[in-house]
Amino acid sequence: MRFSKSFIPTLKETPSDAVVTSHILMLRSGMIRMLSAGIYSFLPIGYRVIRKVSEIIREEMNAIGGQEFHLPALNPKEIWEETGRVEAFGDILFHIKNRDYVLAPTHEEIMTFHARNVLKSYKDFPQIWYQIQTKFRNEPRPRSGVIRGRQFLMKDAYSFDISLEGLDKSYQLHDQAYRKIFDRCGLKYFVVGASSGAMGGSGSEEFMVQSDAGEDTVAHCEKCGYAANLEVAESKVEAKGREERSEKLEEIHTPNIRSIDELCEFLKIKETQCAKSRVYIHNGKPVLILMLGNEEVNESKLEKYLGSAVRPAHPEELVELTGAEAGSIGPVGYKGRIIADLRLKDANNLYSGANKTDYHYGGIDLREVQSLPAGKAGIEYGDLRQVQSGEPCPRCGSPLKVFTAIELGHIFKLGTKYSESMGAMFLDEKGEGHPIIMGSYGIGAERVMACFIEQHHDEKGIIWDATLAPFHIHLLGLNLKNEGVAKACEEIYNNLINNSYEVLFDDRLDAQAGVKFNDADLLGMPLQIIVGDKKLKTNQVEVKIRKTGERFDVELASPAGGLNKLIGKIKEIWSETVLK
RNA sequence: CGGGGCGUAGCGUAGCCCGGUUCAUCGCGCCUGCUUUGGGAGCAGGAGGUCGCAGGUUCGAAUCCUGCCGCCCCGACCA
Repeated sequence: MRFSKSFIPTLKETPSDAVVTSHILMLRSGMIRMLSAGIYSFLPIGYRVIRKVSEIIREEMNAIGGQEFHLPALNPKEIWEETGRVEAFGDILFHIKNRDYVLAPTHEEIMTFHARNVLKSYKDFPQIWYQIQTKFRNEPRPRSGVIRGRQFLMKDAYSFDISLEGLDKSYQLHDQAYRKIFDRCGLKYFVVGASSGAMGGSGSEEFMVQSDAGEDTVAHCEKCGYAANLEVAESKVEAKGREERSEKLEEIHTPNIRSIDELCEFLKIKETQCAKSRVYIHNGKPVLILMLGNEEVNESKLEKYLGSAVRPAHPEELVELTGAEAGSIGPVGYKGRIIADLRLKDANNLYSGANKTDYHYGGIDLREVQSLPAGKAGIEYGDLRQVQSGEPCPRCGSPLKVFTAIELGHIFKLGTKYSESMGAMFLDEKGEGHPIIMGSYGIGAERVMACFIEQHHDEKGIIWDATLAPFHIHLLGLNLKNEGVAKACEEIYNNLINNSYEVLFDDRLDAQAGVKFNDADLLGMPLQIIVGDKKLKTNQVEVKIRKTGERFDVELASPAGGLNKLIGKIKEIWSETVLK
């Protein structure tokens, strides 16, 4: 493709609305433009990448027996009412104003609709159906460019089986296909096991990549691959344990001391000698939570431990319940349920609030503390803490890393949630009816693209691999008013195309060399071929590898073989460096 | 939906606090001509703005007030 005839509106400056790297680079390289919040147009260069991502997904889906559909985005609302998801999605679901249609945010209902009309016999199974299409979600807050949009391209696949074993197999096939897809795309990803939440069903895995633009916080072990959402992540961090000698309980006057930090400073003690108190309200009743030192309560873990939602107590409630203000609350003398983090198990010689404003106790022994739930004495213990970077992995003991990540793909076993509510039944060998057992598998195509850029760029711009690059080779004619340069470029351009390379030829007459170099680095094709009259005088052109910055001078033409030598050399560089 | 910020030419911005020969600054980009041509070039000339929209205050509003719209960030939310 010739640059001079292409729409590639590159930007020298960063648009002020863009914050995350991938968004900035996609805008600057002329791949996307925003139409409205969370709604983006893909321009020619950007769309080429999207098509390459889609094609990789398509190949791997077909390889596991997937069959591609093309489904309507416009859906009758009544189908969504069959599964109760009009209500479940709530405001996220786009509604059409002048007819009872919704814009599909995903396609379980539609696929199930088709399945129930056709898949009647056990002989019809298994099936894997997928599509790569635009989804619509009325995101309250779109952000990070294409990463969280109101409309986005997603590959969604659905498996239909007649047994749980069959579902396991379909699920495994997708798991393998997903690994191949993300590997082929050149992404560094990891897999998080997760509960499938609102989708219902049992097993599920999320495919994620580390990114500052991410919306989930996870703990990950590079060594063994352990990965978990921070809400449920665990670590092998040590408990405080008991000290041999138990100090006597003593009340200490601590004027205006409100935080653990202040307490440590005031008493010249270490954080790990303190137990921090937090009061939550659960089912209308207060629960005192004790954490070691300054550790935060992981509310998700607490809710899981208690079985339902909690909220922090209000300041007025604290005074009412404990007689003290926040900062002076503690387990000794507290009348109610007490749950302590496992790191505090059986600990003694602790400092904590005295339930009297401006007073703390020292020498607290948790074995001696009375907790007063109906019929229980002593303190309950549970894992209630938030894992932190550097703590030992619960599986292998290597240091964990905690960071934010973007979800690229999600696979899960749906079971019969949709088939049952929509009446998608099959007949088994005995003629008995059963609901179809389903799985659901998604990949965000634009996210793949954005994540690749997040992972592969430098200060100059994008650094594509051969697989996703909009073009393989960027041919730069430095001064095309020079006839020799123009002629050489045309020849090289045609030869490369004839050798099946996708080439972007910067044939702009009016652009300075510097402009072309910078655009080439910004756009990031793996290989640049630079033709200028200086090197042409010695019958040479320059080949530059974008990733490494390496440059090679290559002989342009030989009397006998024409451009064969150049093309040969390019093929060599391509296979030896670019493809690695 | 809460909190914060912003909206001036295609992009990035100055002016706003303290209304008035600055009804609009500067850089980039764009157009014309000449020069230049290996890392965003030089000179000369030029085009382009309802200052987000509506209303109000005022002799006078980009500037002050009200409402609305849009966008960004933090939070809530997130199959």
